[in-house]
Amino acid sequence: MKKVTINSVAEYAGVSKKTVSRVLNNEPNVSPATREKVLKVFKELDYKPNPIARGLARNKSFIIGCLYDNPSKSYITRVQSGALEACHKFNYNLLIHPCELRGTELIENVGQLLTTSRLDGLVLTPPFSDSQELIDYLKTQDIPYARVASAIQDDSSISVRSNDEQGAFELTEHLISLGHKEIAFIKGHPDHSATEKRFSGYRNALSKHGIDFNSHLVAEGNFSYHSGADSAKEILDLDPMPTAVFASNDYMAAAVLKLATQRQLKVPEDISIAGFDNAPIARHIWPGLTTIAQPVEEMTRQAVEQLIMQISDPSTEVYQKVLEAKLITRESTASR
Amino acid sequence: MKKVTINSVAEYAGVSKKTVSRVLNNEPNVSPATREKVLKVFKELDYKPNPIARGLARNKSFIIGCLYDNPSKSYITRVQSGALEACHKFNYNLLIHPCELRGTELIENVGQLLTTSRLDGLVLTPPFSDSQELIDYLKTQDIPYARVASAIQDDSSISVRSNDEQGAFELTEHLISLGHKEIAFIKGHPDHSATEKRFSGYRNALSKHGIDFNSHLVAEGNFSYHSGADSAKEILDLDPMPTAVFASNDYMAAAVLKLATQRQLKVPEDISIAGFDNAPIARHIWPGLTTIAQPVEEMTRQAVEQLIMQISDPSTEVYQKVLEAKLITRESTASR
DNA sequence: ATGATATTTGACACCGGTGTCATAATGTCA
DNA sequence: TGACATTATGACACCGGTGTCAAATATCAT
Repeated sequence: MKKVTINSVAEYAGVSKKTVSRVLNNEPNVSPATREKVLKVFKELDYKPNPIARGLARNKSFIIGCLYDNPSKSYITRVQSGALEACHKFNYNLLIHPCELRGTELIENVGQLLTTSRLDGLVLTPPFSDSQELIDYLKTQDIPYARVASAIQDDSSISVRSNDEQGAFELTEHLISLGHKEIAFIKGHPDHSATEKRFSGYRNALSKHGIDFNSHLVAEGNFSYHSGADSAKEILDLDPMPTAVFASNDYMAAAVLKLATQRQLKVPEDISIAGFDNAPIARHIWPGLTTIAQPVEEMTRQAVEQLIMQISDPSTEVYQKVLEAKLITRESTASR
Repeated sequence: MKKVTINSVAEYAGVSKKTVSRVLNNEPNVSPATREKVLKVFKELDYKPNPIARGLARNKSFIIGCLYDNPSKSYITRVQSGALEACHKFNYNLLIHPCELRGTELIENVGQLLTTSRLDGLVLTPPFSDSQELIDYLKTQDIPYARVASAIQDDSSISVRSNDEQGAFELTEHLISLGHKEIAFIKGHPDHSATEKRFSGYRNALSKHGIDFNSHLVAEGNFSYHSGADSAKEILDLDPMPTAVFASNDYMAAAVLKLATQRQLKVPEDISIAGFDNAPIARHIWPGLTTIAQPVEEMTRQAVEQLIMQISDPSTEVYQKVLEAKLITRESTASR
């Protein structure tokens, strides 16, 4: 199986390699006859351009990098799947790069990544999309990036997020409408902007319905199941015990449900539990968790698609979008 | 910020670019003095070689592709994390490529991947690692690959798997030792070799302990939560109901647990439930699932590490390894 | 000191494409 | 038909490295 290069195509078609290159890239100024001829040779020889050579000549890699540091595996795979969809649409590929937000090595680590792989762009997922330090660095490096679920205000870069605040607001209103007044809240990781957004959605709903905010009902989690278990203990030990718990994600909510069940509490009869994210676990456990569904794939897909647009044409207008979150009610919440 | 290329380094150091290249690649036949000098210039100019240019010259991309089609997000992320560890150790990167096993487009799809990204090698995870068709194709394409958790006998390619049969055997013995005799079994997806392995571990354990195999106790799942829910219904509807259920993975086990709980059955008092894989959900639900832990990251890490070895030196001996699986007992199983 | 051998070094082509620019072919209009 | 604008094409350098091979230099035995 001999290698088919642009040279062999050119020779076979009886044109210069530059003309072949023109046809390859759909450039203008090629006569229809020539174009036809070259295209036919493409087919005949089954020619596939070498992306590495193209990359060298154009200083492009056709690879997008995806940064993440997230304990939720379902979130990660959803992000990946949205990103991949957009990449494949434009013949890009996706390189994944989990790393840690904390620690001085972050910038160094990302710098290393950029020099060793010549990415064409980066998708930042939480908590990286909220790291001002990283964003400042990327600006100096002159590499395009898109932010997913970021709360940072930056009109100069692509951003797609969902409305965490509205989601949390709706969920809280749902609990209130079921008659709950003592609603405990488990916060997420302080590095994630979603944490504050969800919290304020919760507070706003309380306030709208004239329920006093009580800081004793708030526990500090970090989105991990483990932290949810700790918070669950705090909350279920309260006297009087709240009648509902709203955890900032489903893993923590699952931890609350587990502890409640261990303690022979009936859910939702004795206590209502709600989460956020609509992770698979929300429907894999019994009772299923009432939660907020975010369009994670869609956010990432749009972000990456726009990123690629911007890479191919830097004058593209910067895209910024907020998608809606949706309340999903399951069995874990009921009127009291 | 001016670009630092091999040419600028060569000029600055007063040597030819070929000599710089030799230093870069730790080639012999460079005098210690020259090497020192060049290394100093590397530091001074903060030189980073361009991987794309290297790739073109050596016809390498320094990228490994990872193929998967697996409903378990935790399995996927574990695979990725093991693969990444090996990749980063050798300055490779990882490109992920989920696709579907079924359908005639598989070969075409993979062929497309190979031509558009010039991967240096492929890691096949289940069910691809068991696809003889794919493996035959890869052989014709002359691209190195490594199989993870594959049951196919192929001495010519790297393979790292864990002992599914032994794991299932141990788990079944555990149930038997708790006094169970009617142990239902939910099979996995027929395309995965693990499905048969786990099944035969189950049968062997029964037979060793003189328990007759009863085909009515076997349900056909496919590793998805959904299929587990269907199988759960079949099994819990049996009369008499078995005293234990062994599902081929944790998602299906979770589905059994959910249905059992919905039906007011006490687990493990009324029925014991066990899974396989030690997925996060196994410890996120109550009661926690007794299961078998497989070293997924370690398998993939070893597979990719060996793959990279083989890429850099094709004469490397083909590595084949079987790792042990480990029984994890939690609250979902008890003596009857 | 001399020739023989081993080590170090660099010139140059090459990997497979793309960008620039000059030139050839074609079209348009008076 | 000639003068000029427009479109099509190719020669050649270049992207930033690596491979080949010959030349230059160092090492060694005699």
